[in-house]
Amino acid sequence: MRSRPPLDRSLPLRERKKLRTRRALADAALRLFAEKGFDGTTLEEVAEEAEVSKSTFFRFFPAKEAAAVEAETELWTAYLDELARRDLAGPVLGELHQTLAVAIAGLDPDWDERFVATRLLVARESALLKYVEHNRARIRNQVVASLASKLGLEPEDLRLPVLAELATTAFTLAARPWVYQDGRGGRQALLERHREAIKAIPGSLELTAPPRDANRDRPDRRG
Amino acid sequence: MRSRPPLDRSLPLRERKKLRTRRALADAALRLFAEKGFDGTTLEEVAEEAEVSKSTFFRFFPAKEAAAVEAETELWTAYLDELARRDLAGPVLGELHQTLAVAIAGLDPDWDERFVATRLLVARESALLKYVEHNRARIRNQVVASLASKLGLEPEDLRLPVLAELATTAFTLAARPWVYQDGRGGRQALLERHREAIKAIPGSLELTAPPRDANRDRPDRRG
DNA sequence: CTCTGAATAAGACTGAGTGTCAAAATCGGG
DNA sequence: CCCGATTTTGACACTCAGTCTTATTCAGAG
Repeated sequence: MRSRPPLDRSLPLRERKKLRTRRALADAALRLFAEKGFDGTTLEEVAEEAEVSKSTFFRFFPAKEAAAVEAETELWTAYLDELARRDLAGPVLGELHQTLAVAIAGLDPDWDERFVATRLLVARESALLKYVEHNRARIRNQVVASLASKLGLEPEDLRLPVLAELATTAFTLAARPWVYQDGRGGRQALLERHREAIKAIPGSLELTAPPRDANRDRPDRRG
Repeated sequence: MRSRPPLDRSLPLRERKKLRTRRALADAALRLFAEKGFDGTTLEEVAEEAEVSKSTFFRFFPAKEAAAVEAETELWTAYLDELARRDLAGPVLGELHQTLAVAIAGLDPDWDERFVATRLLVARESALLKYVEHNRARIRNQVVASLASKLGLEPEDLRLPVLAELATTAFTLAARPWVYQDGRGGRQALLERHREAIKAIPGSLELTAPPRDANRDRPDRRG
């Protein structure tokens, strides 16, 4: 991994210590899971690596999975925070795009690296995938509630979950190739891909299959 | 619950017994989880209710959650099967809609009731929600792969996951109110809601927030 | 009826996650 | 600087999902 950035000096000493422990646990989890696999690593090992006990681990994270996906969690938390403080004007999908872009821009400088490592791990470990999928679903529900309140719409309006879904889906799809290139181009490249993905959405709805038997059974790889 | 439909007479006796055991386990899980909660029920209790052992349970289901969501699984399996055998023509989103509609129409007559019970339980038990969310994600990936092959597109084409996502999201949203009315109107009502949800998608993209300060801080419930 | 291979039961075992309790660190007030 | 209250922590015990190993049962073939 790499050395940690200095902790915010303004925090009381106790809080700083807590943050250090939290980061030590998250780092240890990420590193050990990457080395020996999620199932091949026990919680005791993670705790020992961070020089705390198993019970301390559970005071910081609700589950084994959570420690490995801190970067994910930070992202979506920042997204919700930004959405809460934002005034919406214009097309809602565009606003959600901007909201997420602003949230990303405001993350810690070392977030890129941790996020890439997290996503690479998540792609290999289905237990972690399950966890982040569920987390994303929870975020979407909160986005729907927040939008409904801001726009004065009923929370049952089907358009809201559709938009919330599209916004997170677009980001996730945009992030995938960026991650597999180890975050090449940095955060700017990620934001650019994100923009492209959002732009591609309307065209998706128009995608049309070729007429019946231009190419019968299977188009078989190359058209 | 209710009495089971008769099992297919054509199957060898052994296979029929297996199916009976499977159903007994699924029924027991659904009933016990509804009664005493998912966490409040142990696997031993489920197994005992179905008069088999814990190890037998795991030969039919990969996890505690799986037994309670058989109806979900049947739905999405039928969806994938139908998609595999289908020739696509015209707008892809419409085709996915039709695919799912046909799949639903072909399910067992008792599916409605089991599906409603399953969804009501899933809404209350986050462990089950997690499980079905992950299952839906797996299905979507397979839909993307299937579409890419049928349409002769690269699997990296961003439009495919967007469409797959929209198709399952629309159904899930459509099913929610139907489930909360205990499946009133039967399968036809569900299909009708499904149609409406799909129709609402293009309009979602156009949803626009009112100009900046028509109603400053919060639209506060009613516009 | 017996043989065989598959299905099943029984139960030991691992590790996640929870709860309890006592020791230790931290802090406020004198 | 010290003392008592409060909070944080580690050690430990416990439950239960899920895996594995071994022994038993049973449907079906000869």
